[in-house]
Amino acid sequence: MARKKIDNDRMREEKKNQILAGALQLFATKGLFATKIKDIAETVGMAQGLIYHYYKSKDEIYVELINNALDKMNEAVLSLKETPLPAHIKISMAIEELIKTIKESEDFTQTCRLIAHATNSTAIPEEAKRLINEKRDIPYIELAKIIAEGQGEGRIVAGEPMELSVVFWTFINGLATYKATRQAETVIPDAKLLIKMFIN
Amino acid sequence: MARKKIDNDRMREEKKNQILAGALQLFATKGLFATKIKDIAETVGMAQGLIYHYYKSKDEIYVELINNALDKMNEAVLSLKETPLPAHIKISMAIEELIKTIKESEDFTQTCRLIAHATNSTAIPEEAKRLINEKRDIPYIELAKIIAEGQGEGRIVAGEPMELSVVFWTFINGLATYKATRQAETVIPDAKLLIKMFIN
DNA sequence: TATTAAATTGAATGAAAGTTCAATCATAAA
DNA sequence: TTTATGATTGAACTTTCATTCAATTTAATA
Repeated sequence: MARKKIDNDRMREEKKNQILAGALQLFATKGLFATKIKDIAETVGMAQGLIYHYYKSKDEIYVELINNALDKMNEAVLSLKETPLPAHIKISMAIEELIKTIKESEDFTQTCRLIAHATNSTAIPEEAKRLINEKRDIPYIELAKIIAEGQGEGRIVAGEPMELSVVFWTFINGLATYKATRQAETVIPDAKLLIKMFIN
Repeated sequence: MARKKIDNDRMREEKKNQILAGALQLFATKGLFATKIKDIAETVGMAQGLIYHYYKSKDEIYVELINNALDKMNEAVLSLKETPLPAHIKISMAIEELIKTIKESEDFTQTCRLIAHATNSTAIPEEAKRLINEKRDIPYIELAKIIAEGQGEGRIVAGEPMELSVVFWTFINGLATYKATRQAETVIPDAKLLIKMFIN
């Protein structure tokens, strides 16, 4: 044998991650169709053909990234759900956390941007569509539950929980896109402003 | 001469509008790069070559659509500005109007979607980038002025006017995208819910 | 050192896709 | 009816791009 199988697998994983990282940048900023395999190869510094040693196709890379992105988004909500705190505190914390992340984390806004591209276009791989349909409503549904709970405790403003959840997430989504697509001079609303809109 | 120049020009305009209408559908749903000239030709029922009798390139069609879309968005805000009403009424009216339009107007959500695609991608024609940079901040700025006015009258919630304006528009944007990319069973928040968030 | 499997390269392939073009058609004016 | 001009077509041309592949390099082990 040429090399220990275990080491080999790890190195292969690392290379795949390099490709994913480069591809994420490009897919997030340019979209699936404007991103060429050549771009990805250049970004990660390997020959064009080598990409195909690690992935079957451009679509396969894309689908893996979409899946990771959706999971990352949902993990955050589901962990919020588990936190043992009153519902209205969960919401305030989430707002503060999200605003801060949008301000500071390049990675988060990239991820949002990738998802925005994907949900916005009907011309994506079937598998990506499937994943999106399966996973993108989870944050809406989970947050609506928390909102209903907080309303029961009289600490969250009145209104249909699902409607409030839609307000919340469409705003967060919109803000992440707003931030991602502008230069430094972006105005990001203060978290307190938003907390006042949702909490009694 | 073969034909009256005036009639001719009008017919030419009509044909160009047909192309624009078909292209808008496609660019809005699939994006610039996934939309092929062949698709546009099929959608509007003409031969591929004929498109080039009316437009120099795919990019030219795209840029014209982006320009129209941005102008349409801005006209709405600027006309709101002119309306002789107290600021807080303007805001409530705008919210009601926008929510209703998002619910009912396919055309409006398509336009939002086109702009979303364009602002989200760096891989668009230079001229489109220029137009976006020039025009996309107008709604934010104009609304911030109205908000400041309403705060002076004590009828709009406290907060930096520009921050509130960003909350407003990123939400509207997010909601339009949310609506555009889902089937019929969409939850659209009640306008009253939002009015309560902005108005004292 | 020799061997072998995987990594890597860069050119070749083939399929789109944007654009051009020569030829034909339609129609309003003369 | 003839004619001239614009509309229309569909094939040809060209470029770009995803993918494949034959050949080379690398490096761990025997």
